[in-house]
Amino acid sequence: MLRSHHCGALNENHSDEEVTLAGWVQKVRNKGFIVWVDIRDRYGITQLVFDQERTPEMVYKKSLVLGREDVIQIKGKVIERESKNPSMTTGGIEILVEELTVMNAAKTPPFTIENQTDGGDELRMQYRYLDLRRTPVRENLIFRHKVTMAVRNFLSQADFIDVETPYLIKSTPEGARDFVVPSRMNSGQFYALPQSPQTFKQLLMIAGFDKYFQIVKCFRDEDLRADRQPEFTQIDCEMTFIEQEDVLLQFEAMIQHLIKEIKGVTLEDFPRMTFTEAIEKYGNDKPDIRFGMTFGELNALAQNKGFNVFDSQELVVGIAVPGGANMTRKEIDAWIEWVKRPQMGAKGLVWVKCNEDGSYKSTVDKFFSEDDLSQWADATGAKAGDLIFVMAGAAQATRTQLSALRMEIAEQLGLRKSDRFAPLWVTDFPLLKWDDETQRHHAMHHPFTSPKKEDLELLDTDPGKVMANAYDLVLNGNEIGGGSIRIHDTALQEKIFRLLGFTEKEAQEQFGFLMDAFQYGAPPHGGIALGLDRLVAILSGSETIRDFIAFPKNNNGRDVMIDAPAMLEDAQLEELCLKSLPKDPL
RNA sequence: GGUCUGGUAGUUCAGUUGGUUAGAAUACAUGCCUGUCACGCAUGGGGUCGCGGGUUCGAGUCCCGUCCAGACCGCCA
Repeated sequence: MLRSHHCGALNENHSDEEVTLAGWVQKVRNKGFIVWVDIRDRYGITQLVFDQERTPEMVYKKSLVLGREDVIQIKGKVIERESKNPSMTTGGIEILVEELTVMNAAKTPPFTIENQTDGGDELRMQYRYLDLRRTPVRENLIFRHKVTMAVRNFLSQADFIDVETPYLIKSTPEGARDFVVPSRMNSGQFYALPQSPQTFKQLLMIAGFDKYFQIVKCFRDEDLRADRQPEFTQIDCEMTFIEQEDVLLQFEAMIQHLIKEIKGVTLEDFPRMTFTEAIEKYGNDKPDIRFGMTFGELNALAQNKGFNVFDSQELVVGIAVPGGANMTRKEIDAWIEWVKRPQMGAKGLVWVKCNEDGSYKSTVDKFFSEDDLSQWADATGAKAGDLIFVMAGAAQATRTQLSALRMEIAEQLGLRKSDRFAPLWVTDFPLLKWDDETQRHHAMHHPFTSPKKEDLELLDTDPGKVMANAYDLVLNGNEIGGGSIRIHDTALQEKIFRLLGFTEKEAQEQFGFLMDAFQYGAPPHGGIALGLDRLVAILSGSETIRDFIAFPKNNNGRDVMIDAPAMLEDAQLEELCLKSLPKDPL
């Protein structure tokens, strides 16, 4: 037996017991006459004591060469400490060591294995196995484990069945770029890794599984962000004989259960908002509703008053910054510079101070009366002591810019409190969106999303106006899930493919299996997919999903620990019929 | 594809207007220390200032290029 207890287990109740512990050396404190060594494992830290008088001389001498992260095993007696440490669960005792075995000596690690490490991100990624020894990182993964267990239990209890779907599937041109895998046995042909198990879960519904779920890896070959990885995990679900309302209620219940279970917080029924309302009030289809600062449209109030900058624009829109009236000129200028950064590309900001005495001071006093400005305050919800920021321009771009400004200001004002959870459903998305680049419609959600029944006729006359049976789940300004009621009818599916610019042949080649299946008794069905990495991060109060993935990729999609991706040997390339691909220029 | 920020000791960083031998903290090593627990004290080793080029009497510092990392825009049905 290599150990009798783990390193977080012992306390005063174990006094005088003979124990065997194994773990990593966290820290050596050599006081000359006495040496303390902290031994660590996943469960905690226990203090070992080596003492010139009480410890056998050979063992005492051995303790002097211990270094950080050596793997050791000790045998000894649990004794009460002379001076206790109340901040540790094992702080009342220590182990008087009788035998010491160094199971594996360690090189000095490149950064300190402590809660507050001295290591930077890059180094910690390169030695991720060392970073994972640190308590906060380990806790993140244990937290993730708790979330997935709660999800599994909840869904299993609700009759959802966990079915695995293949990872080697077929590439399709819709949506994100696919990762592809060459097939050796079928020369010149490629599998694709799934962006989601979408078609398979629909086939499972056709097969009569009724309710399906899977916590599943998905792959997208697109550029990364703090909240985006090339491989990520979804809680993928699908249900049969349901309508949109059934899906919303089922997964609202799941999130409520989860947040109750994990965070001990009880959530009310989730508010709902249409896509249009979200865009108009928040400039964004994933609004953070933990704070106000909703948009006020000022076209009617601010145009045709002689201020050219506004008159010529499609949209004039403002938000109130709570308590912003006492911002200094310098602070305001900093915000103006912020929106003018190249990434934002705004022309500028008009501001109005709503003074405590009821007067107004603005950059556009020349053009607008106090009465005008007071109407702006009403429209944006600004109170005395607030500041109004106004932007003008093309509607879509301006909303995007003002939305970014809203989020950044809220962040700096501390309004985005990570211990508050404000979920909502966003519904009534358009089915399609026009893409200027390719000069055709794209599916807003995906091509299997059903149009709203009352809009079916618009498909032929004005497809851009058609609304979809699609919904997103938003939490604290992050999209954590999205789904739809699917098409289950061959004719409608064919029609949608045509609208998306597929020829009949292309549709048949790529999705023929699905449309065939629709002809053999496809029931009404729909579902949702939740981004697990993002959900876990947000529940934990973070927006960086890398911290919740054991072995994440960096900004360039590289795993710097194993150094992937990498070149292949010529022989491998030949076998895969990839020989003609360009080689390493060196 | 683009914008911005950064790259200096094992590590995290400071480094003024371009000017002497590039510093601090931490880690590491050695010694001291009769109860430590972020132990303390003393001493010591440790640098291709990412890489290449340029300007200059002189470059960590300025310029150009390049590589790497991070955040963001495009992209992500």
